[in-house]
Amino acid sequence: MGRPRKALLDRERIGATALELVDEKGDFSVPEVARRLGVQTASVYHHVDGRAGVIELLRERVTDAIDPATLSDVPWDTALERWARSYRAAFAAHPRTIPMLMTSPIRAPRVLAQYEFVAGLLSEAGFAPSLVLPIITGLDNIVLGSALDMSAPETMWEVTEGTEAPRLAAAQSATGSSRADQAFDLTLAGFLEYCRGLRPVRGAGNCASNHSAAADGHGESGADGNP
Amino acid sequence: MGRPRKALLDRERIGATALELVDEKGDFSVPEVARRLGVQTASVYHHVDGRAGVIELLRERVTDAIDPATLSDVPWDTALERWARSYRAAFAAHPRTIPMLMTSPIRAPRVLAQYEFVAGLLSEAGFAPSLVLPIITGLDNIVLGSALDMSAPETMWEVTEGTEAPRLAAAQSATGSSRADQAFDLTLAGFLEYCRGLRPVRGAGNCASNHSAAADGHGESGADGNP
DNA sequence: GCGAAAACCTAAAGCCTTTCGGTTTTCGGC
DNA sequence: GCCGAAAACCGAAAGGCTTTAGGTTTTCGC
Repeated sequence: MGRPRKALLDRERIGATALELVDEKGDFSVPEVARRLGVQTASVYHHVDGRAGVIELLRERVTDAIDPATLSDVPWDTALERWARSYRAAFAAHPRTIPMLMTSPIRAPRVLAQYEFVAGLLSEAGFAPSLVLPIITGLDNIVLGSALDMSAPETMWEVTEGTEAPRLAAAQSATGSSRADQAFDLTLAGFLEYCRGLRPVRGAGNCASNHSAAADGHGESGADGNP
Repeated sequence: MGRPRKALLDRERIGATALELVDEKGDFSVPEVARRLGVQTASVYHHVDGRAGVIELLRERVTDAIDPATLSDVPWDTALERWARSYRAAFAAHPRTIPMLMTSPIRAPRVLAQYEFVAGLLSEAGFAPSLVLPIITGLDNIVLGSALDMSAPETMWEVTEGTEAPRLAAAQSATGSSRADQAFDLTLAGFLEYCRGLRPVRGAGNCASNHSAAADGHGESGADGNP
């Protein structure tokens, strides 16, 4: 056949098709992507670095929906909350990608910049340097744990016929369908509340390393540029 | 060859070998397990329901380390904390199984019974029925999110050469090696603290549906049998 | 116009999952 | 003690996936 007059493939289409497949069936394979694009398997390898490369395309597509604007122009705690919700929503839009994306680190500069911005936000809010990373990691754990929960079957603890679990069953009927959302709201609220309590109280002695933290209750815009 | 005088294979050995492989290499395959046991691939299929069956063996082995005794004889919040730590530790002992186990629900009656017990604990502590499942799910999210974090590379945000992330780097050096543990401690503490605040205050009017909650600050033993 | 690079294809190696018969040994009932 | 059934393992093979190697045609820069 040879080279076609107009290219049949590009990373864009490959990523979109793979995401379609994962959304529909929970998984993809390179031959499947090729078939759906009316192309031979080997051709895909000319545009992408193997299966792992396609997964990176998925990661880009999913994480692009995280809105960096959530971090700007609000107090640090509001920023964290809005960011966490946007982060979670991005994964919730494609829950079946989660098992594929969770296990390798985020390299995308776009997302990295947001983490960097959050680090700045927390520093300027007056948190001790040794607390910054634990707080970020904790928030991450909550978001990803919750995202994982959304990717799982509705009831995490499948009550099979043999076993009796009356209290779980009762709790289940008392909660309704928004279990995952409620759990996230609860956990996030608790986390932020606790973090607020970890900030040095204003006027209660200066932390030597903290030269420029805004001195009021919430700490304005935070960090430097837009993320 | 025919049937051997003494069985070469059983579920026990298959599970143990698969777990070895996952601990060492992060994955396993049925042929690998067979090779390591000096046996033909097909033989494994006589004891286990395919690859998925082996994964269930892994799940059993890992979750067996969750200690149900953590839930007994202490106030509800202490119980939750101890249980969460035991739960997390069980996964931390075999972090590379996490991606395999996270995505399908827990069916093991042993673990299910513990969730059931926790549901009882929370009910008897006086939590509104509609809060029980969100609290359990939230705790779950924290544990699993944190476990996932442990299974990931040490630094979640791989700082490649091109990108600049001075604040993240600074935060990283200020935290040291126990980032994951610190984040978990922080998140768990915040969650429990927040949950304490969600209980109806004692003596502040009766919640009609709550006939037998222990009236003091912590609510004794909780639930019924041992989990 | 021409050489180089791009884009696609055919083919094939190697691995994994799973199933389908064989062959031998053990075990339970009579 | 004998015999059929079940258990335990093997050999082989189908079908899928990942990845690489080597061809063929088209486009593009000079």
